[in-house]
Amino acid sequence: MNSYQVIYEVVRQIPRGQVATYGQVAGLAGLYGKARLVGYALYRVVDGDDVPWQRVVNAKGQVSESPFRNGSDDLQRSLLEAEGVVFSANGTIDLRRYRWQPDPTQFLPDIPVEG
DNA sequence: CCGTTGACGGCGA
DNA sequence: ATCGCCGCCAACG
Repeated sequence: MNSYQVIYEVVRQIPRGQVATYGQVAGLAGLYGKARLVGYALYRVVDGDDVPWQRVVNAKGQVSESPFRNGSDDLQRSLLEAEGVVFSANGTIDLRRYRWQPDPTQFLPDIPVEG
């Protein structure tokens, strides 16, 4: 079980019409502070994979734009709007309203063991 | 093997 | 508030 698999498992839990941030997913996957790894994992998702990658946005509540995405950033916004997620005029999602709040009994924190 | 590269995030100026 | 810097680490040449 590599890191990507764990990341994909978490993303699969995000319900339709809700979003999570990269940092949030990292934390839930036991990868606190490694938000960038989540971005890289989602970059490698190809269509056909059963991963709702569009439901992950950055900490500002915006779709992360990049020329390397080759248009998938625009697609991401469209998919979210189709799920009922509303963007403000400046392209921001109100995280207070749409952020996913996972069942705490399903995501118990990893307790580091003293070496 | 090793340097570079990002779908990130937090902090300081 | 906004911008830049830097730590993060797997993938790629």
